[in-house]
Amino acid sequence: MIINEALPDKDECTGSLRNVLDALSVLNGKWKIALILSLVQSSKRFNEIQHELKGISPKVLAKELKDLELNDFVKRCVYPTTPVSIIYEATDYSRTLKSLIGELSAWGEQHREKVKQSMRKQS
Amino acid sequence: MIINEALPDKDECTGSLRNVLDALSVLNGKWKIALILSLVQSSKRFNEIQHELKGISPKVLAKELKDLELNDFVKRCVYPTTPVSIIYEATDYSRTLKSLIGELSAWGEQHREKVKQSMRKQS
DNA sequence: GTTAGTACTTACCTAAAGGAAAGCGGTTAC
DNA sequence: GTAACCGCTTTCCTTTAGGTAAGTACTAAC
Repeated sequence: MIINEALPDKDECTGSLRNVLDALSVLNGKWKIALILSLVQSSKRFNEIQHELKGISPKVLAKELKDLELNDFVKRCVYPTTPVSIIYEATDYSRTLKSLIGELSAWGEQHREKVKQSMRKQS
Repeated sequence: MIINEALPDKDECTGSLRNVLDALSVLNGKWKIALILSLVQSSKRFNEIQHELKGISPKVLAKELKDLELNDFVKRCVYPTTPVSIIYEATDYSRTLKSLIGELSAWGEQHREKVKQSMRKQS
């Protein structure tokens, strides 16, 4: 009983591995999380995003937005002004990532600290 | 005050983005998490890992193991038997990923459920 | 009519990840 | 000696992500 407290068993792991890989494949890439964070803060137009995420090309931005739209993280809203305004909005579903992104950030921060420590020791 | 409850502010996000990207870069790749999960369950030799992770080539396995060793997730232990036994072990540090992997797994699972649901609606 | 802005698309290129197959240096069994 | 096993390394190849630059279709202002 106590043995399994720290170590999940094999089936649990292989099942969980699939889930983890699914999650990572959705968040993968250089821009996805930056895009989600940007749109969660405020809805934006194509050019505004391009301006905020310095370095992203229109081709890549268009692809990432389509991808995020397919996964229901982002909604593409067309407003019938003249000319039409196209506004990208984060969905409520994208906010389900909140605790996951929180964990990633916390772990990433402590890991960088740890790397810094071991650099110091080596020098 | 209440406004910031759901939405982190901009600086918080750009700072956190770096952490998230750091964490993801460490976990990235087709095999890293599978490898960590495998070694957390039990220490193994090169050939045993190759057998368990069906499809991984020796070249990629060697590279991933070196990578994980550098990041202190895995320890390469050489036992002076004849011939020497080389055993790869998960470190305690690799267990700090536990809650992160748990979150990734939970989110990935519910996401796949959600995708299944929307497939049903479309058909 | 030309210029500028918006929201893209297209074509081309590069770098990195990863797969396939073979080889290599050592040991051990026959 | 030769065959097999272990722990890799090397070479070559394909796929994919992403960058650059240019172009397109529409609108609107001057």
